[in-house]
Amino acid sequence: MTMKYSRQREMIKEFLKTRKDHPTADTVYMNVRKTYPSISLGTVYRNLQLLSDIGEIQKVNVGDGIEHFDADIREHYHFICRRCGAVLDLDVRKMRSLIPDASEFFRGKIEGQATYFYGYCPDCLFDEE
Amino acid sequence: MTMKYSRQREMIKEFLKTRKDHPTADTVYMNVRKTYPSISLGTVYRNLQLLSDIGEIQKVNVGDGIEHFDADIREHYHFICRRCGAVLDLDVRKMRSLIPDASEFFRGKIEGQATYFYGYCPDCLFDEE
DNA sequence: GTGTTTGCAAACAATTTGCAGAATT
DNA sequence: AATTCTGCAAATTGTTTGCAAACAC
Repeated sequence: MTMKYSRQREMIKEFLKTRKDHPTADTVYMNVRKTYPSISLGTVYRNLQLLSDIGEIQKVNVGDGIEHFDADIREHYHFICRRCGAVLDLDVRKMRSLIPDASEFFRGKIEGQATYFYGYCPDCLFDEE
Repeated sequence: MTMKYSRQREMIKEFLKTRKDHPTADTVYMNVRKTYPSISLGTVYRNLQLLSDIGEIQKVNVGDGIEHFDADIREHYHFICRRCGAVLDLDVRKMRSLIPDASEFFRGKIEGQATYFYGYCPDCLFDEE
């Protein structure tokens, strides 16, 4: 499973690093295309898949049925706005792992945890009134 | 938004109650069809959507890109096996909410939380060696 | 009778795949 | 030279939708 360099893959990775809003494959495609017009959507999909397989990026399941991607692979939590659909990173300085609690009554092995929070983002909270 | 009785809807709900493994729309379709052969897949999708809109069932996002459904609408946590893909309910008697922690550094309003755990289920843990 | 729900098929949207040529090693 | 990667288009998969007939109230 050797891997060769590819400019396309590099650009996809670079682009993803500039974004904090967890874009979809299509958004990645639209943007990388601005500087590399000949790239194809299939290549974007293939590379996003590959990068997430080797752990260089993360898949984020926002719940809209579309896969989102995140270049930040550190453990962190996501917030999804019920009104505008925005996906925000949450500061987790004080966040505890639930794995010990979850493991207590479970006979398998729990290795990871993904937590999503739902509600209203600061902007939508303000607009609601 | 009045709602009329439908035998199909009733059967879908009934079937879902018999299952603890969070089936997909297609699995619901295949099974309800055994006792009601004329039901269509579209009807299954429409009713699962409707039932989840009115809160009688729950959507579960397992991460395989397919929507799963759960007749158990109590708050509980799900475990997804990395090896076999099984989706299991976790006993949450002692599980704490992370919402207070998450809210501390966040200026929006957090109302809900969904946590998924990943790892190896009891069966796969045993088979691994 | 009025309004909702159904079955069917076609439409849709997101993603994957087969293949011949281009790029990397 | 060998192998991986790409662009393209077609195929696949999961889900939604338009419509006329069937059903519930």
